Amino acid sequence: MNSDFVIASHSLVLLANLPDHMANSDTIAENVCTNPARVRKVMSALRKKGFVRTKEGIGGGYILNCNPEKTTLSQIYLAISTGSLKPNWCTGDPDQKCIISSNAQNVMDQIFYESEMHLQSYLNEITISSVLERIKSLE
Amino acid sequence: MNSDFVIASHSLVLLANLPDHMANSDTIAENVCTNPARVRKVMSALRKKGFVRTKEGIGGGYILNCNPEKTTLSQIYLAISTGSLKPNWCTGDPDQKCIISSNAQNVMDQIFYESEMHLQSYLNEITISSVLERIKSLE
DNA sequence: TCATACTGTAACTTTAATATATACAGTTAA
DNA sequence: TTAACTGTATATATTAAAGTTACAGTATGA
Repeated sequence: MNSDFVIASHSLVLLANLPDHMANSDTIAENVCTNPARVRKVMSALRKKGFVRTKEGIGGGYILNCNPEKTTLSQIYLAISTGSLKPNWCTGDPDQKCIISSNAQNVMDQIFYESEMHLQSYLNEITISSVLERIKSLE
Repeated sequence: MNSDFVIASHSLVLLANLPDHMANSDTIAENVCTNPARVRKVMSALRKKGFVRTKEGIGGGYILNCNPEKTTLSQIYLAISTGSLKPNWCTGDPDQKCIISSNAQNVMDQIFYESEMHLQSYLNEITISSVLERIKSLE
């Protein structure tokens, strides 16, 4: 699992909670505890999918561009981390005679793909707002 | 996601398919494409959970000790990779005043825990035998 | 219009995770 | 009693992830 997903979720929750729904990469980076360049990279991906819009120049930053009541972690996962469930390491060898060795990775790929679908159906029940509520309820 | 889960699954499928349900770490390592020491480490964990038993000494190796029709990938995941869905990287800072920064990781932990439960309920539908069938159907 | 404060992105460096290699004690069978 | 195994630890190598730096492009406002 890619931690970009965590950064994206955290950042959107943060924006949702701010009165003007806006913050720059320095502010987000401090809240998330990472560096501004990494935040910009993740936010840039979110912008391309329409979750935020950006304002460049002085007084600029990222502005929430989606309804936090309607936006789910599934959508964020899809935008940021599709395919990250599957490990990079591959099992077996496609060139071996043994069909288990040569086909195991293909079947594992299927299984990871289907797992990811199931994961997404769960994440689809969790909205940005509900994450914010959970955070507030921990106080 | 830990690739040990892939190695464990592949190895059990391989054993299930062998006439005597037995193989040593060299044979498994060659089929899986890794080194024998790694295979032994994974198989040792499977042994501790009763999925295989081992025979040391000459002519020894790993012997399947579970019903492949009944053994699911969920059980294997539980034995080998529990907790591996969650990334190691942590968001926010527990010591910050902002409750989003200080609580985000706790909530993400909850979400990853629940995600893992859902993942397991899906993996619980997949048996070692069904993986073997999928592999054979790819020929 | 020029200095300033932003984003976007790429290249480089550092760190951490993952995988491999090696070694050897313990076990069992011939 | 030797040979072929497992179990496990440790060291090494490789790869992925994260952090750092740098700078071009853009908007704002003095």
